[in-house]
Amino acid sequence: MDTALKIAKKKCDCFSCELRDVAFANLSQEDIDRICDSKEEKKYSRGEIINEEGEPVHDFKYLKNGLVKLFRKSVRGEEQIIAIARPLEFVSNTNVFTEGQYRYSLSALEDSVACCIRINLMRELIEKNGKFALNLISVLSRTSENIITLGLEIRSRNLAGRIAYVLLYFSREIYHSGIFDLPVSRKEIADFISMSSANVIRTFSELRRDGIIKSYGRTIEIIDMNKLEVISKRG
Amino acid sequence: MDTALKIAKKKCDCFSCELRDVAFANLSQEDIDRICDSKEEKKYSRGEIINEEGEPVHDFKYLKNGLVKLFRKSVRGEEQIIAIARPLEFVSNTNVFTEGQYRYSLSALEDSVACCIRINLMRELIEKNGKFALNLISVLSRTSENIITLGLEIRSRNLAGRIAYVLLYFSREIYHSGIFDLPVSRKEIADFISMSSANVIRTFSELRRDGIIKSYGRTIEIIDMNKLEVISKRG
DNA sequence: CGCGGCTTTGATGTTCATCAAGTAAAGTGG
DNA sequence: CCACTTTACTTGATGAACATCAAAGCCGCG
Repeated sequence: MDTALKIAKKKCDCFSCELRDVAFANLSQEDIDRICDSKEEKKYSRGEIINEEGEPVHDFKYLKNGLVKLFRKSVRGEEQIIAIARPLEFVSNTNVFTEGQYRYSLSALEDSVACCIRINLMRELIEKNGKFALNLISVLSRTSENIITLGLEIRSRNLAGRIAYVLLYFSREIYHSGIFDLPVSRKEIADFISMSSANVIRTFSELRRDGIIKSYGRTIEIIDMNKLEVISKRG
Repeated sequence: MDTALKIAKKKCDCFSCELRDVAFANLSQEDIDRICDSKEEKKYSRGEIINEEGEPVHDFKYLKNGLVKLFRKSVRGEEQIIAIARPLEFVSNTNVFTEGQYRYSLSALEDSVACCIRINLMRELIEKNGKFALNLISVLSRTSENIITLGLEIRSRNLAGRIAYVLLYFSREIYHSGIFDLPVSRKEIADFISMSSANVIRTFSELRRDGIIKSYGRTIEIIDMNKLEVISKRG
């Protein structure tokens, strides 16, 4: 695959960027301009790796468009998916300010656009502007806390409960609809919930048989939201 | 149990406090004095609750002495242990700057002392002092990342692997010794690794039978560190 | 059109939770 | 200090949940 990045550096639109309210509030016009000048908007195609575990950190990334997965290799060498996130929700591994290299890998599940700001500029802005720093702490810790909670929710459920939980998660958090196309393969769901892909598929089949969902390939339609919730809570 | 807090407000020793290097570097003498004046050092006895899930956040806590556990109630109402931490490692839930209330509960596994600083003072210092903010971001995110990784490590192992992993964790991270007293009951280990307490006990018995550990009650001695590592990695 | 990867289902065996029953340890009130 | 109660620990037996293996169909892609 061609890993060359397609860099689009448009005439600056940071001033009206929707991300401003989220992570870049409280900046002066001058600072916004500096970000504008140095930022890069990078495009990634479906399947492309954005950052790799162990790679040195050069920039702070914020997802503008698309969908990404955060993952790593487990002790046994299997891929372990940590989180799946949509724009305005994902920021770089929270360790970008702490450690020199990425702890996890990141790749694009759909064609995606990330806004990349040099890490040193971010540091500089944090040091200079306390309100910005305080806001950033909020954003970073909300992201971390969500990942922690997600892991706990998965761990506390059995197979069926985990499947129900992720279906509800996709439906509510990602697609805001009862019918959607899964952005991931069955195998990836398995890597996400730490179960075998055969049993993930089996559970889908059972949910289909019981009339709780319909599914054709990656398209999922939730028929009985209540039952799915019961399974998620019981499991 | 008497939940009244014993508050010890000594003559100020913040200037020479060991925590300064960790989370409170880069503060002016004036700011250190302000922290000194307003901070409270609270003592908690073994078993005492420090913060409860849902409680409003009033202060930022940093563990000075002792050992604490972070936990919550799972969907099914069971206690789920998120992390066990020793001094210089634990800071308040990272969400203290984001949300108004605690997401998780915190209690003392051993008699402990926490340094408590009003959350508003922390905010003020962050806003005022960028270097302080940057350093705090490092500390907070390192804590979060460690908790995330811990969860992933547990999730990727089977029963025996999880047990081996936590024994190595206690031995290396907490006690720095091959022989130590577990700070938690078998049941709590079960809540930590999301397994049943009966099987936790059974696995301990097997490790004992195979000559990999010795155990008398809560005292654990690791006899064969290498085998324990193999089990941890294979599982 | 043929190859390889993803999906599906069944069969089999392993791992783990649950239940039960008993022992040790630790707190509690007289 | 002892009898009593409760809580933690331990072990075995059983069945449920889940992984693994295998075989076949499907789909996309070169």
